[in-house]
Amino acid sequence: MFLEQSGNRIGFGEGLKSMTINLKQLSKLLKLSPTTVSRALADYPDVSAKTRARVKQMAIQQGYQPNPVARRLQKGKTETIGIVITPEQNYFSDTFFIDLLSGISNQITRAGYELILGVASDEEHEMQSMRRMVEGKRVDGMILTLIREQDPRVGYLLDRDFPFVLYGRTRETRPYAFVDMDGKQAFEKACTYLAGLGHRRIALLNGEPGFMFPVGCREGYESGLFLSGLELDPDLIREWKHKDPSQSSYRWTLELFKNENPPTAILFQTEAVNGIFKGLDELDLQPGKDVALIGYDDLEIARIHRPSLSVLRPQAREAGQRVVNILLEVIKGEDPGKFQEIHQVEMVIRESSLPPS
Amino acid sequence: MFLEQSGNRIGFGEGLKSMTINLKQLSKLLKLSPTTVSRALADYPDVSAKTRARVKQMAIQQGYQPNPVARRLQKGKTETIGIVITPEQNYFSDTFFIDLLSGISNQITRAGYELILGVASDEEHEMQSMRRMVEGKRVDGMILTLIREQDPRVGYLLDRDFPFVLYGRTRETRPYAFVDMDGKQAFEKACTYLAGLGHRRIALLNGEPGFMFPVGCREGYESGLFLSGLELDPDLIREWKHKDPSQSSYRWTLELFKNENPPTAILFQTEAVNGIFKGLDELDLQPGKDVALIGYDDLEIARIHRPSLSVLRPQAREAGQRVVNILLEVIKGEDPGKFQEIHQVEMVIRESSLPPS
DNA sequence: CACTTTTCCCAAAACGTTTTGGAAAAAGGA
DNA sequence: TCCTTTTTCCAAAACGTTTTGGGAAAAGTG
Repeated sequence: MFLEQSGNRIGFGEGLKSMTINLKQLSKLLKLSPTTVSRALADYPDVSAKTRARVKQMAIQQGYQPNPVARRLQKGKTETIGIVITPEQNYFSDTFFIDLLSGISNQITRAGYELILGVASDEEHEMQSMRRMVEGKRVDGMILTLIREQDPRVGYLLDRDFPFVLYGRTRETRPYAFVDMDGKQAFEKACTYLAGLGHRRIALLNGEPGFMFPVGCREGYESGLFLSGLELDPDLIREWKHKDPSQSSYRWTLELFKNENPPTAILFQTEAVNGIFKGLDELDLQPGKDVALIGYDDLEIARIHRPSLSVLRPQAREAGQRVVNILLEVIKGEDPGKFQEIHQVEMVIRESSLPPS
Repeated sequence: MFLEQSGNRIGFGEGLKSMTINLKQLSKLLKLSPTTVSRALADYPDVSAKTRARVKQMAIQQGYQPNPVARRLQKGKTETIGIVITPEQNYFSDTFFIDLLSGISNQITRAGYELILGVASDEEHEMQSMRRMVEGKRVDGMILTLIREQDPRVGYLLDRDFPFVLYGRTRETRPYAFVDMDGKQAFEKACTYLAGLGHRRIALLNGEPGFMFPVGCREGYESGLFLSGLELDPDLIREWKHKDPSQSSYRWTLELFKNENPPTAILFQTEAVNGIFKGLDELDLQPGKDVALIGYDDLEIARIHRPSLSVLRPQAREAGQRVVNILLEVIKGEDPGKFQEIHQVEMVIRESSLPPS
């Protein structure tokens, strides 16, 4: 009884490990051709309702799942999207980023795609990691974050007509797809709000120059001042550095209040809040009491601090989902120029934005 | 002159987009068989040194890169490793995790593999995301983090003999591969250090119960007390929650000092530091001055705070690299039980660990 | 020179899908 | 009944690699 079964034994003493049945085996079980089974599962109209049902049932019963690698080869698509992050720019201290990533991941999974992650230590490795994905045919599209004003990644991808979507914007004249937060409008709103409360000296602690996001923040800040009939004082503006947000913002806070006419309110990105708190503490100023504060991003610290922090709250999860949906369209061949979204940012007033005392 | 070129035109008006030459085209250019070209590139000994050189040169010149999808199909490997993270447990506030990820990513890239990322909102989706990777044949192996004492993921993977490595440990009798930090030894070291300075009342603010890591921390703490001849006082031990590390640790800090015999030192995971600071501040106690502090994990806040925080510093990057190297061995078929590593944790004494006043 | 060994190369198969281009059977129309 | 149309299925090709199993030419050996 030692008959050759020609590799077709199914569920025979192979334990859970080989739940892995393939199309040919499944079709043999059904006494159908692989073609028909494949088409039945894909809901093609040229297979009868009866067989389709029979096929689907058997597929479920046998736990059949098409081998994604084989499908990708045949379809000429990797069904994969790439993203590269750079920890040095301590992006991750920010829960907003994990929210963004969460939105991205969910939507990608829903589409049956995969998200592959690169972690690069600096700008050079960032580019290298992306090139590996793109030129190595490892992804169908790229998602870019933490965009710089002049961003070589964008030119690179545009040059070779490779699908991508930015979370953010850059200075580039050719059309490309992006989802961005309306930092300008957000900071304008916050600024006019503070001015409306009576603040006349409003400071801006902005993100690192070279990146695109702070540009909008500053525009909004300036526009907010203008709309409120306030003068722009360059002494009230400074940037913190990605390398040490806390340290740089701490130093600046101290400087700021050496000013003979110090501010009564500060706008900033919440990432830099620790440095500001530390500085104010040293100056014996109560954050949110003696100095009004509005931060961009709703981190945990903003909620738990007493007084709690008023914030500008971007909807990172939703943005992540949009980024993916757009990227999938672009991969399908849609014109990237059609997809340029600027999302509104909500302002959450808590306790740290009182009128000046 | 409208000759059919049967799809073999190379570098003809296709722009940068189709730098994508494949093996057949390359072999035609070289007037060799695909077999030989493939073997030349893979350094097989049965191709002469001369042709090997010729092939390699042409491959570089033409920018040839083997299509990974085709290779994966043929080799029966996905060359891919999966990891699932759960943002709810605000793992990401911790730079240690991005260090771990960085080590993982680098080593994976070096091996020519890919890292695919799942983001799950809770325990159920975490399992679901992993099952999709495993049963959908999307990965060759899994990396698990944030391990629970009873972790269903481990049983699942062991049951189907699927390669995986834990960053951490769990309660499971069957052998499995892991890389863990010696939390026990670390907390023991910190505890005896503080006792050596003269502290008699040392508190422990530990991580959330149910997870494995706090178990070791507590063991180390108790052992440290014992070695120093100190009594264990259950009132000095409490856990914070992943959902709101700051809030829960804040409350506990306040409670702690209602004690008629309050502690002079606190051991904790640095993630919970904001809550402790806030509590101490409210009690008019200077953190690191009136109460000695040693945290586990060297976050930015630990370095910039004044007084700066003494910490236990795990080498997350190195651990990440080890995890990957081990996983690759397990995938090759090595016995997972052979790979059980416990890494030492360094103690960095800064300003926050003075003798009691 | 005749035989064996080594060197170098290649045709064909295989990996597991999906798509292409029919073909047989059933149904409809005159 | 005979022809046409529709329904339902399938064999073969294709995706781009690597591996298998030789085979021809060159080099060594007596």
